[in-house]
Amino acid sequence: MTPRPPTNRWTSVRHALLYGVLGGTLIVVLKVVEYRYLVVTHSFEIYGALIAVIFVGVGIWLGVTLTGRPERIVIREVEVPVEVPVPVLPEPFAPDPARREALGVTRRELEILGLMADGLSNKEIADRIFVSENTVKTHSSRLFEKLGARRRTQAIQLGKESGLIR
Amino acid sequence: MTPRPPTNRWTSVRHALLYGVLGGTLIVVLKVVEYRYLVVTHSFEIYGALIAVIFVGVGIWLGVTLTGRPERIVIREVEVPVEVPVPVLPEPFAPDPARREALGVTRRELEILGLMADGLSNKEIADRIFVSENTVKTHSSRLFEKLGARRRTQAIQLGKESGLIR
DNA sequence: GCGAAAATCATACGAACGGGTGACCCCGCA
DNA sequence: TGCGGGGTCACCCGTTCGTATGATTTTCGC
Repeated sequence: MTPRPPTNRWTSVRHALLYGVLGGTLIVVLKVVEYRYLVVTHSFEIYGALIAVIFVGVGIWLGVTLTGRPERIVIREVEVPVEVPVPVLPEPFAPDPARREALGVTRRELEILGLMADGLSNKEIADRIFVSENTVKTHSSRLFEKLGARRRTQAIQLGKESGLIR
Repeated sequence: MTPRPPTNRWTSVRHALLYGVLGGTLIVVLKVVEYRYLVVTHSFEIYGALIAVIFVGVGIWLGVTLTGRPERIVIREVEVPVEVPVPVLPEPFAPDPARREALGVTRRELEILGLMADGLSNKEIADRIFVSENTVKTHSSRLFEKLGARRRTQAIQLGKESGLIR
């Protein structure tokens, strides 16, 4: 069996190593390419273009990765009934913070509930908010518990009834 | 429900132009830099690094831009003049036949979609409509195919968008 | 700074789900 | 009378989901 240290520290270190290795590999590749083909010919243009392409890729990846997703979208206009004792409900969908906390649902959990309602899988949610799938599972489990749901579809349904999501 | 702004033609064209202009500018800059400073000296390393840096930047920008804006959660309390208590019916929800057939969805499939949206499991649906679980699976499989869904949550979401269910 | 809540991640396992295939039945319609 | 659509059902198999448990790190209020 391969020794698999499961700790977070290890994870971080592993990431660092990963980056290092990637960077190193890149450099090696560039060097090799440089000497094997390019120095002799239209080196500059081709080489430059090559670097450009590669690093655009790196950049895109960096951008997407580091763009550390913040919260969710949401600019919700909380309807504050001025006075009128409105008859009943077309359900304008008022707030979340209140209802959310009333149910003991955390922001993260609510966020995940929203993404669930959009039809995303746990893996997709994980990729979207840049956490592991396990984390998503943990959040959703707790969410289900708080909502009294046994399945994600039920959680969605209950979440809507509770006004947690649109 | 991705808050994706409708990509109208003009937007696309504008983006294309923007990219073009940027690319062109970049090339010009590179050329100038190339001839003014670098060809004479440690051209390769420096030049390459320069390109790399620049294009990493471009890549990041691209990545961040194309990835959709990272939005911040802004919960605004807005005094909404609750003027008209118009009891506009919560969307009578004109049933289905038209939309349903337009998508080639059968009654049974639609029925199951509805129960799915209520958060029922396949087994529960089966018991509810007195068929076997396998049958429910068959129906839902076909339904997913027609809706282009890969998961039941997605089917629900798509079904709502299509006006198949409430 | 300290402690609680929240967030993160891992592993393992059983249950639920989804895809694929094949089969049978019923019914309307050419 | 044959054909096709819709409904029903069964297996198999791989994937996803949900739960349980335990741990570490972040965040935040006091």
